[in-house]
Formats: sequence, C-alpha cells, structure tokens
Amino acid sequence: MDAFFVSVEELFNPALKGKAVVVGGQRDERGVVSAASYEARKFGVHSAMPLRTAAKQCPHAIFVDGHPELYSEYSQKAREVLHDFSPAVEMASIDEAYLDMTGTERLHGPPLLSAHKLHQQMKERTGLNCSIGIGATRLMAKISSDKAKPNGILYVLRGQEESFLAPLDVGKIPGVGKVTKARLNQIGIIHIGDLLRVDQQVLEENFGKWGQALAGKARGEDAGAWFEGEVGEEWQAKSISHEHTFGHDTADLGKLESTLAHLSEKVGRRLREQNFTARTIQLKLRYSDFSTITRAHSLASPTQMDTEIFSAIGKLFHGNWERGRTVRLLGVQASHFEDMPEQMDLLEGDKKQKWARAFSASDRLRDKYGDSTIFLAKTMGGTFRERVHENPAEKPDKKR
DNA sequence: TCTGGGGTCCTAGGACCC
DNA sequence: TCTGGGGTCCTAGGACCC
Repeated sequence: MDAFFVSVEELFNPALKGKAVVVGGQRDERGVVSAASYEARKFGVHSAMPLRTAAKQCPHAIFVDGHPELYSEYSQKAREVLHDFSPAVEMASIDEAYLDMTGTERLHGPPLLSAHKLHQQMKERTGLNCSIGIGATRLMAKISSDKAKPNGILYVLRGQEESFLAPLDVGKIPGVGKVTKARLNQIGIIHIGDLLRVDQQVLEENFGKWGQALAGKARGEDAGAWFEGEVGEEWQAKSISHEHTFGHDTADLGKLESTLAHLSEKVGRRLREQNFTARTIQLKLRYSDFSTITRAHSLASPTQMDTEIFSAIGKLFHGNWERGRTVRLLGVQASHFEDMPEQMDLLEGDKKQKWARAFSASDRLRDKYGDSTIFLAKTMGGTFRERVHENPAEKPDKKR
C-alpha cells in the first residue's frame, strides 16, 4: 500500500489530501515518524525520523496521532481483496503482501492484466492506492513494487532479473540496512551488480551466512531466511512484547514498578488470547543515555499469568537496575511458547485455577470497559494517574 | 528537547552432557 | 600433570523490517 497510514488518515479527513502529513505523534513529542505523505517526503521527512527533526525539516507539516486499530481494519479489507485473486496470500506486514498467482491465469488472465484488475479493485473497495510488483520470486516482486511506487505496476520478465537489479543501490536489497550497506560500500560494492563481480568467499568471510545469500539475491533469487517456504504458509509468533518510553525519563521506583506491572499484564493478556504459555520472560531497560540492556529468565514451568510474569520481571529489574539512574524505556517480552497450558500439579493446581479464573474475568472486563478498568494492585501502587496522563493512548476512563 | 513499538533472525560465549 | 569433540540450551546484543 502507498503511504498506508497517511492514506487511511486521509480517508477520514480529506482535508489532509495533497498536504505534507506526518503520522506518528505531535511535533513536540518524543517519538518517530510512522509514515509521511509524499508531499512531506519532498522535505526529507521519512519514517523512523524523530518527530522533532521532522518538524524542523518541514515546519508546515500537519502532525497526526496514529490509529493502529484503523490500520488493522483497513489491512484486513485489503487482504479480503487479495484473497479474491489468489488463495495463496502472505501478509508480510500490515501494508504488504505476496500473492502466488500460479494457476490463476484462466480466471484472471496474464500477469499484467490481473495486476491491473487487482489495482483497480483495491482502489474501489478500500479507497486506497497500492503498487504492484510482478516477478518470478518474492524478492523481485518486492523490489519491483518499490520501484513502481507510487500507485504503479511493474513487471520484471523472467530472465531480466540480473539486468534489472544490477544498477540499483545495494541498500535496496531487503535486509541490507545502514550498517551492512556501509560495510559493503567499504569493499567497493555500491550497486547490486557489484555483488556478482566479487569473490563469493569474500562475501562469506565478511558477512557469514548472510554473505552467501547476497550473491543469489543479486540474481533475483529468494535466498536466506526471509523468503523461504511457500507463499501463504502458516507461521506462529515466536515472541510477544510490550514496551513503553516515558514522556520524561524517571527514576521513581513506584512509577517504574507500576509500568512493569502494566506491561506484564498486557503481555499476559495476549498470551491468554492466543492460548500460549511462555517459558522465558525478558526485561528491557533503556537509560537516559540510550544505553540498553536486556535480561532474561527461563521459568521452571511456562506461564500465561500476569502475576507470574510480573514476579519474574520484578526480580530481573531489581537485580539489574542501577538504583537512582533515570530510565527512558521499559519493556517486557515473553518467548519460548508452548501450546497447551501445562499440567498443574495437585498442590498448586487449586490456587492457579483461581488465578486463571480471575484473569479471564478481568480480560472480559477489559473487553467491555477498556484497558484501564482493572489492574494488579501494583499497577496502581505507583502514580498510575500520572502515567495515564502522560500516555495519551490510555484515556482515563470514568467507569474505572 | 534527537532516537516508538512490535517483531524476526543471526552471532557468540558459557554451562552442561555424553 | 592438561585440557577433545559434538550437541543442546540459555543468555545478551545487534542488525534489520514495517
């Protein structure tokens, strides 16, 4: 989808159309740009740029808060359109998907024709523009759709992959970011075509497993972890996490603990929704100077309960926080999932079941009345009201 | 008054086991 | 005394993606 978040915002506020728009927060807030309109991009604004920097570069831009639920809803609408074109749809992210069009020719016609139909239907049914890349591999589809933006269609014929890719900047390869690009540039690799002229062994020595895949990518192949398997194969999440950056750094123990409790609850809730238990709980702690540590603990038996998550997180926090040092961000992550809640032993079983019932009841309350309806006493123990106030996403709720 | 939040994958070292 | 080789699990950090 083209400038997806911006385009969805425009659907609800047409006055934004054609203007420099930045989605992600207000101009004086801590945070980064989630999406920028093409007009704003002309001024050098791009996603991941700090909001305050964007405001300097493009003072006349309109800054709007993001609406994640809305984007999910429109992502879902887009997916429905895609499913009418192929049963093999792989949502690569909220605004990107791959379709395996093998065997759809009789129904939809040859590639370019079906792409035009898809493009048109997407606009009609979602009101949104998209761009479409057509190729023999996912890599080619992705790179050509990037080239087709905005609002275009590009078909790279079989056999033309190498010559299409050769002149492009090596950073266009998905997975080659700032660091890898700089290292590649250092050994004289500027364009994708340069990858084919350099000794395979040099690539492997310098970039490990990744290096091997790079030459294949220069030929347009789906090599390496990202593009493996059939399009549309089922996958399972491997971790669930929530984190929070404070509006202002803090060393207030009550505030820190109540935030950790709140994050633990959010993680626990999602584990229960997906019917997972997690064996490993991880704390993320970022100090004011941006130095960041992560500390993990693996439990004897996996859990999906807020209290157990919070207890593990609390120990990690107290064992690692340098007392008094101001904190910028806290995060809680769960991983190493097991599908079925494990067998409870007889002694603990009763207590655990009571907690489990309590949590499912609180989940239902939250569904009905919102996230701030109910929380562990610890969450309230700090300065919850202040915390709510500084985080506009959590609106204070009268029913509380 | 730079630097979000939710993810995946890779590397590397140490503990531990046979 | 000196110190293998293979494997797995755990933890920490970092690059990268949207």
